[in-house]
Amino acid sequence: MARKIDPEQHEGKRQEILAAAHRCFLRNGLQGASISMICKEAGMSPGHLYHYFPSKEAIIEQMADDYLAALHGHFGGHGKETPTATVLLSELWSMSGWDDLSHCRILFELLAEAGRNPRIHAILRDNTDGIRDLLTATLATGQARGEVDPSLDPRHTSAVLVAVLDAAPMLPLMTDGLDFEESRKLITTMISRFLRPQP
Amino acid sequence: MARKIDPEQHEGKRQEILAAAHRCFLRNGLQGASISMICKEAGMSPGHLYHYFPSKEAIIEQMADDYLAALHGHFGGHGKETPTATVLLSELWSMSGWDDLSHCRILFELLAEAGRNPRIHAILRDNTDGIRDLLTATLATGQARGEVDPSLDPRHTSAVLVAVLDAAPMLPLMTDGLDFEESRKLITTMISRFLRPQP
Amino acid sequence: MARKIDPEQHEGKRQEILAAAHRCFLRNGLQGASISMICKEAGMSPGHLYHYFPSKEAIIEQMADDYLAALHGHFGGHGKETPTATVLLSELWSMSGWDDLSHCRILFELLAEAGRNPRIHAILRDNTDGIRDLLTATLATGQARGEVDPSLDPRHTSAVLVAVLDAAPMLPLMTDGLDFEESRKLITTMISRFLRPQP
Amino acid sequence: MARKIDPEQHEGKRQEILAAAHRCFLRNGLQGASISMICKEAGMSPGHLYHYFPSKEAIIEQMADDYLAALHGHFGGHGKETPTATVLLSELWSMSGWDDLSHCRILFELLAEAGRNPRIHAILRDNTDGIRDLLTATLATGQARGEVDPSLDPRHTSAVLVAVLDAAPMLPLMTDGLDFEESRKLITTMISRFLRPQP
DNA sequence: TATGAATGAGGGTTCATTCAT
DNA sequence: GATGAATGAACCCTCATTCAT
Repeated sequence: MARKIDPEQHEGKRQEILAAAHRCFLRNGLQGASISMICKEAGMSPGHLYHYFPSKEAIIEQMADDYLAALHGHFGGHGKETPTATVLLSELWSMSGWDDLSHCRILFELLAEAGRNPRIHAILRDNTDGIRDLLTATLATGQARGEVDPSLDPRHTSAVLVAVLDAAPMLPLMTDGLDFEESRKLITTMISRFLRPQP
Repeated sequence: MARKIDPEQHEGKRQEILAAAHRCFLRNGLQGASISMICKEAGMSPGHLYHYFPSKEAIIEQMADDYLAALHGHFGGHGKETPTATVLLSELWSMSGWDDLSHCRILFELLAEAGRNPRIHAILRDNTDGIRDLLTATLATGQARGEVDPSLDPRHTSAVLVAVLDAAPMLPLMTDGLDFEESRKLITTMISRFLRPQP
Repeated sequence: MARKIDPEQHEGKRQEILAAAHRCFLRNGLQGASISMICKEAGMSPGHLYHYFPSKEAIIEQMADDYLAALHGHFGGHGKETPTATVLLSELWSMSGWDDLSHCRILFELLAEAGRNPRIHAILRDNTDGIRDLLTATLATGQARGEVDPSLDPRHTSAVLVAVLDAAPMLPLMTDGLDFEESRKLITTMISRFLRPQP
Repeated sequence: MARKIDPEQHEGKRQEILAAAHRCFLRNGLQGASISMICKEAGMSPGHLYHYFPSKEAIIEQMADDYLAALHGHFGGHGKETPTATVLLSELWSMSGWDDLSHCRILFELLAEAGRNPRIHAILRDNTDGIRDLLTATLATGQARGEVDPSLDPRHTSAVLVAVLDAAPMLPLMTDGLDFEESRKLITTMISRFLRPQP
């Protein structure tokens, strides 16, 4: 009897390729990273790589999807009781991964690509929608509890909050010798003052 | 008999090339836009283009410099008396160019590139420094006038403000059917609440 | 316990592969059809396919042999008494398969390949020899009966007849909106006038 | 002042490439001949070749067009007075190029390709139409002069004649040690008996 | 028997760049 | 100043084939 495909092993290889691709994209950009580069990084021949992904585009899209899901996925684990917005936001900054911002540069690759590639645009939008839904609900709850300014539209506000959040990786790129911890506090302060009920 | 080169005409050609390159970069990305593409867009042969720029890299760098200078240059025209921070910020949003955000996508190309290209990184940093100096001074003046929260460190705060400003073009990419005018108001509100003296 | 290979089943698989290959070659040409394509068409893995054929070349050669044998094999079933040449020829056109000429395009693949591949050349020649032998004998019989022009050399004439026969599939490729039935009649007329005793 | 493109030199290079491609196609087939092979044959780098042709497909199509025009083009030079059909046909066989049939194998490549590539199909059809028009007119004239069987439909007959003509290169491929001169005479006899008025 | 993993050379094509004119 | 000829490495991807299971 012939061996059927082992889905676990297959998926494992896919993940290896995606991880290798992620590293290459980080080093050289989405277009600058070549398939042969990714193959070398993954210890794999080009022919074999195409056994797991039909095209470079597919690798980019899967990587984008996974990356954005991971980036925004830290919010999902807070359990049943939704925290107030301010608490939630303050927790954002403590999430793992933000400590090493370098890997966040891929976000800019994706933003750039999204402007001209409809599929990447859709992936970005869909992944953003997920976290916006959560933020919108959290803001509404906060408003009901009197912890968030009720005059702010939750839906619109959620978009601004995500943008501000994702803008943080800009800071080390734009400024030299940045004290990121200090900037983190400032952004937290800004959001806190933004959201809280006005006198 | 031989004509000396006319510096003005020479500079004019350079500008034409840079404008053509900008359009190509916008359409295809920094790496996706090819020299021959730029040549076609500029109505010029490759040999001739290399008369004005020594390499594609040089075109990208010059374009980056010009673009960032223009993007952040709107603040320079306010004359002698520095406006208060809040007024300044509110004016940011009325600056020409923000109406059509599409051209801002190049910013993300540059942010992505800056992460792996030290020369682009330097150009980005230097151009950001200029506006940060201005913002820092404005914030300090605002604090002296009692219009800005004196507990905010002007230098750090300027970095956050620039990041928030540059994050705005993310919004249309991340969200579908965005009401950008509404978002603009929200960001203005956020900054205003952030900066104003706390009770 | 181990099953011995079943020669019948083995041959059955080979036929399946050859049929799948034939369809692929028809769609994409001998070189344009890939092994993986043939595998998909045959519902088989590449490793398994190589269990039945040692190489793609072997598949092509076997397919060529089978195809030519089938193409020219319609003449074999006429029993003991050889028909006169004219009758034989008129029957050629009623043979099954000529109604759908599309599958005959493979003949041109083989002719093209035969020009540079000695093995295909040999297969083509050998298969043609078979039908030429039959035609030669038929022509000689016809001459003996006074139904065929005795001045025609039977051996040379048989080659021309086969060529004319195999040229028929060119017609739909070369002319638009061809009335193939009409052309069939014309060719029959041509051969009939060619062969019959001259006054 | 810059040198404008020299159309003659440009066309000359194109012809060189086409000639090199023709030789490669003859040796290895349309799909078997690679661009790098053609480049080597033409003494040219791949980048440069693509300066003259946008794709391999374009090379094939141009080659096909030129080849078929040359193959069928020998009929054009007969001047004003159309010869009778029999004379015309007899002249076909004396045309230069038929002596070396090897280059005619490309015809089979084109026939095979025409079956699955609509553009090659169109090129083949269009080129065949040209010679069919001439043959049709010649046949009609021959009928008016009483030299051609008036019961033959000139249009349909022209198609059959072209097919028979183009089938000639099959003979050396199909038969071993062929006396091509003898076959030529046989085909001429066949056509002559086919066309002449019946008693 | 039968599978899919695995290879690496080669496919067509584009690239940034240089050079003679 | 300005052109288009010319390069050859590298691009993404597919190929026929082998091998462990």
